[in-house]
Amino acid sequence: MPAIDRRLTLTQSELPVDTVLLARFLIGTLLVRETPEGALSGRIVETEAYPVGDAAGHAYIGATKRNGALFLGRGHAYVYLAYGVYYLLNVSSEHAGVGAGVLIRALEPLEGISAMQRNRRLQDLRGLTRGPGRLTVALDIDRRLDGVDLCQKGPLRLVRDAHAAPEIGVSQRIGLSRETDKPLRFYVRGNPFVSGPKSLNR
DNA sequence: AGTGCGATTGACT
DNA sequence: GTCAATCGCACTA
Repeated sequence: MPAIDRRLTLTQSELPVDTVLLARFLIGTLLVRETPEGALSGRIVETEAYPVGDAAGHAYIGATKRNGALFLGRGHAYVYLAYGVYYLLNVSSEHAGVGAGVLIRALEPLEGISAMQRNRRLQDLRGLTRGPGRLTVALDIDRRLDGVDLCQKGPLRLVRDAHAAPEIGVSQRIGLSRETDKPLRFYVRGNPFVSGPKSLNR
């Protein structure tokens, strides 16, 4: 492993404990998926917070078989199957024993783009990782990665990267049937890889 | 053991 | 714009 990777991988202590702060913090950081064929990576450009006490959050009902990774303490992957079709990736937040997390909704592809194009069976760069179900296909993320520590060397990790502070937009979250009006979605204004309707991306 | 339901997407009218 | 696909899981009993 190159030493540079160890240096850049975010440590748990660098992550904000608070779910909403973490959702903002993750905008602009890199998500790196290590595969036998090489690294697939992208910059996080859209997130949603599912804080403690949020009735729309999967942890709201308490720890279960499915959502246990949300209770591992900040910086772990929580991966679940949505609609029986797509895997969605969350970064757990708060302290161990407290259930909450941040949904990763979109990436700007950086490394391994040709592999992502194969995984998605799609050439169009803009469509590769624009959306929470799409990015997991592009990066080959599924339930095998549930519970992985994103702050350690491994198959999936968070990496700090120097980046100009982007202008961050805030909106309600997408696709919910409850708690629909809370301003808990964060995105890079004007970034073409952000998902969602235009009305929420101003 | 049976039931109902999604933190989505792509295909189609 | 509408809508089906598809299945693990939580819940009821």
